[in-house]
Amino acid sequence: MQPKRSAIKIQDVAREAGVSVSTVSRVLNGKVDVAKDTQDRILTVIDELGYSSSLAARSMRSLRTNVIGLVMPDVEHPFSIEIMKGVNRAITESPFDLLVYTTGNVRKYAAANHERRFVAQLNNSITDGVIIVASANASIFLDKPVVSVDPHTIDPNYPSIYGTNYAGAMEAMEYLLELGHRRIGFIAGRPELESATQRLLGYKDALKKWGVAIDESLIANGDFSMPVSILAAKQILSLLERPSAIFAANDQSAIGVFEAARDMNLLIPEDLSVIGFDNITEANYINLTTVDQFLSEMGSKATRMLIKIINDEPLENRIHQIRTKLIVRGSCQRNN
Amino acid sequence: MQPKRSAIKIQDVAREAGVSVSTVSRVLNGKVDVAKDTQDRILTVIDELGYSSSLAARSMRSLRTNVIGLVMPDVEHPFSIEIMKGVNRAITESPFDLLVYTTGNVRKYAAANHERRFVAQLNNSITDGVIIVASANASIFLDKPVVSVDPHTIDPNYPSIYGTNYAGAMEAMEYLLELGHRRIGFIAGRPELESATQRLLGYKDALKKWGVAIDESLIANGDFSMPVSILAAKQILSLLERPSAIFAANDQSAIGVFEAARDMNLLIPEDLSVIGFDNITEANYINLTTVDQFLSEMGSKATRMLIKIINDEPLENRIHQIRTKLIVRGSCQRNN
DNA sequence: TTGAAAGCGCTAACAG
DNA sequence: CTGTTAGCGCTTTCAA
Repeated sequence: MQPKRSAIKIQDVAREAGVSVSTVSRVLNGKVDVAKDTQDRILTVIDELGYSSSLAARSMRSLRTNVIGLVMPDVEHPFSIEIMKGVNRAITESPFDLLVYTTGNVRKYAAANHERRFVAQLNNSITDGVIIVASANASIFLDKPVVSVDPHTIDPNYPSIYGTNYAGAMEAMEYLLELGHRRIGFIAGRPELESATQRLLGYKDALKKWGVAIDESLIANGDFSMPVSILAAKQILSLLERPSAIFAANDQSAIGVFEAARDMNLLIPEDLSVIGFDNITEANYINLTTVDQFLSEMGSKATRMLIKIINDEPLENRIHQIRTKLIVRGSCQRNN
Repeated sequence: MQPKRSAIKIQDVAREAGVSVSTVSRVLNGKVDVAKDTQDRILTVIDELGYSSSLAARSMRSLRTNVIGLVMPDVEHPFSIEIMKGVNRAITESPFDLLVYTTGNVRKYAAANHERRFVAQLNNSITDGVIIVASANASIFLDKPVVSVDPHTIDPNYPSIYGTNYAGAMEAMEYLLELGHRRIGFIAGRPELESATQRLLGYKDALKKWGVAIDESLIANGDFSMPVSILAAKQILSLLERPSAIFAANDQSAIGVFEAARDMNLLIPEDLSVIGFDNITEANYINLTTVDQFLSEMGSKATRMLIKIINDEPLENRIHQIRTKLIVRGSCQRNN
């Protein structure tokens, strides 16, 4: 790429309008102490030249940019997209613009540095604050506000939004138990994540509450990804005493169960009832019963929280929970 | 928000490592002319301090940022999201990061300035080039490369990706005509947009080709939005001689037809066959037959094109078409 | 191999 | 009401 640097700048506008750069800057920033006709002239020139101020320069100099950053692991999975929709909605009702930052893939850089690097990049420069989705790293300390959505570990010092993972898992399990299921498989998530351990705990506690012994062979290790979940599901479904239901720790895992069942010629829900955490809207799996996390609501809530912090308004709670809800879509059947 | 400005900067690193800022900068940018142990020391300090350079400052000074911008009218509609997914995929395979910029709503600012302002903001500062989705404004002239996806008007001087609007509409119509439909309604799009006029032309030409007289009362004005399309569909469906099929100019229009039909107690596809342009993956409308635009493919292609331009690699064509395809999902029925 | 110094485009005092 | 000026954090000559 040719190193050009010929874009129109504030100096060009100033020269053309026969004023100083500071006067142009004043007009740009809506200061009132500018003569009406000077202002008009400058505005005209700005329009003629098609001038637009450089975000980089502006944010370097001033502290407020009116831009909110959203750092996401990717922008492809329904999980991320749902959250982004919610953020977008809240942004629409605010004077802020939205800047979404991603490498396109969680694994593109070492995930460790990756996130911190991003947040720092955005926050130290062009945004007034950022929202981090599924943050691996709670120990980010910055001057500008950060709110995290569904953080991997919960740190009460750190403003965040998360779902009721434990309660949601309980609810899903109790639904299956009420339907008469007793052998219920579980596809676990990444054990280092808070959400995953809470869901596992909910699974176990529900069984305990109903006096069902926990069979460790019914708990398969997953990692919230589909490919691994397919293997996990196949493992469980190959047991001599096959479970009549499976509770999957997230949407991708649930889809994995579907795929595994298909491969093994098992019918859903006739042979196997399935519930997944997170709401799955993908066309092929529309009938799946789910524990809805209301991800988009989490996104909007996070955005509104962040805006309050930016504006120095008081916050009721630094930690906010969005209640999960079981959405029954008829992929579960009564067992005996 | 308290105006703090205390984030760690290159100076802090320099002081801590006992070197000058320029040396740190050299290490940061991977220059080779730095003594091994100096470099190690600096790297260690950078790590300890958790330093990350300011995007704003960096991009202000240097010409290459390794960031690609994506300017979108919103990030909520499936249309935008599909394109973004494609862009994301291409980004993953590249050394670039992605910055998505949106106000959250097409109508938040006057659409006219809105887009140009964004492109300028991104391009004059923090990105190496931008992709514009559904650009209203072809006359953006900048130094840094711009590629547009599905531009509203086609300008051969301007690198862009678009679909085969005319051919796609023809194909949809011929499918309906082959099924025996003769009274076919059309929900039009915004007449100022190239895509809309091409689709309308395809509709008309298909009828001509089959020797069916064009009945203007079967063509309703829409604007690619659902609410207006509902009204448009109701108008057509209230005609004394009701059409047996409707071809809708985009996904939102098609959904509008569904909603209108539901309100009027018409069954789809028994009473009415429906085809929509754009691929609709929304759960309730999954059975809709569509002309798929392969939006995500448009996104990836645009990204790859932009990267080539940034890298000064030759381009085969400045204008690239992604061929549409009719996806039959059984919401159409034979007529007589 | 390193440091000093000059800006990148802009905003915000401070003068006038 | 307007202009002058001093940086924001960084990269990049140019010297040492």
